[in-house]
Amino acid sequence: MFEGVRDEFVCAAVDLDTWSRRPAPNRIPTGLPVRKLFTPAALIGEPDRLHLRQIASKGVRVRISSSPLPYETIIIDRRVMILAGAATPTGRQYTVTTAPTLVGGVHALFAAAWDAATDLDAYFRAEIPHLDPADRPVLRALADGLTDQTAARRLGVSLRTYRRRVADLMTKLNADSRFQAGHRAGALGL
Amino acid sequence: MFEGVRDEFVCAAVDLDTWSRRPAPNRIPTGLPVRKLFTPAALIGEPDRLHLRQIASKGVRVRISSSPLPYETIIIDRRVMILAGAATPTGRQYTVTTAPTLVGGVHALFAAAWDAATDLDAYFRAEIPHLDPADRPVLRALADGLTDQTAARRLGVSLRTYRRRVADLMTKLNADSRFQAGHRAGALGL
DNA sequence: GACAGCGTGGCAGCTTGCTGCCAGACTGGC
DNA sequence: GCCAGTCTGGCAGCAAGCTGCCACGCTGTC
Repeated sequence: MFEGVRDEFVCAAVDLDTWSRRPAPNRIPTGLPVRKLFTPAALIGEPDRLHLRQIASKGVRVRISSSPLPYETIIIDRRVMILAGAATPTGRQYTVTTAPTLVGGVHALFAAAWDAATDLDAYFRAEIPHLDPADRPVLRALADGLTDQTAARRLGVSLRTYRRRVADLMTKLNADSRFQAGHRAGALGL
Repeated sequence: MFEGVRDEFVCAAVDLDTWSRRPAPNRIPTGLPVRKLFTPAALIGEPDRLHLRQIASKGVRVRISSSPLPYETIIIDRRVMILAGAATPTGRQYTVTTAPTLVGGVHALFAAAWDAATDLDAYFRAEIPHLDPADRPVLRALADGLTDQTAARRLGVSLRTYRRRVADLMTKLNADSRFQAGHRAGALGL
């Protein structure tokens, strides 16, 4: 079944203790949009983190959701859907369906959860980017929409220094523009 | 079926043009946890807004998701699930299932989408700025950290026009600086 | 004391963002 | 047709932001 993927492969799972570990590296044709959504539980072990980085570097889009996820859900080409339960002594329970309303509905829910999740690298990088307490007032001034002039005055530093602080902050937030920095900061809740 | 609800009633839908309008007001016993998740499409008409406020005031928890949602999904007591497609000339398609793995999986996805959504009153209070669909690509370009030059090229408009769009967006977001605009946008989830 | 390391501030010059003004293109109504 | 309204793009000029360079002062170490 996995070989037949044509358009899209998406998967949501609690962790890597699933089928998901296998198909990605080579079974899937390159260029295919693959999205995998996990909970932070998938980041506990170092091998898992490594594996995630690897598949991400191969073009698989990986995101981490802070909300609980189904144990495992796979949707192929918006056509076939597999839902799995947790492992039990008697094995795991699977359900495979192709009913369009079911698959379509779950796909939309997946998309909503996906949109709310954060990219893997952003998650690593942003996991509360190490912002000194000194960065806080800068963030505040920026978020208040002050100009650099007034912000520098408020903080009691020179314009040059203030801008240096801002540049540092943007580096930490991995942002290319002030808007992007603000966006990141806002998304992370200050 | 709706009368038999015991523990929980959750529903996700694009708008109010669904079954969801009816059962809530009186058919559902008081004290039952009811959660309803909609897209902003449910807020377009004034009657719909009023209806949502009413059911919210009766204890139904209503949230708005900025991501697309399935046309309609209902889960009762984590036991029964109904997925519906959009209306077609031949009627609407429904799927009813009680398979535990299916229901459990979808319930978890629903929970993830729910967590990412914002409460109805917060949504009203926060005055989620009425951003035209035309504002979206601008927001995306800004959030991607592009310069105005490249952003304008990507959108296929002139530099002047792009900047006008940005200025409009900032007005809608009530922001004095680009950072502040980004911050607002990020905090509101794009 | 001499030295390195670090943060700060001033200066200069460049890039980018921002906006007012005007001109052209298009639409809808009379 | 003509006219108003709206959207667009170019131009120009200003404001804001960014950064490299150098100098000063502080701290700690040898």
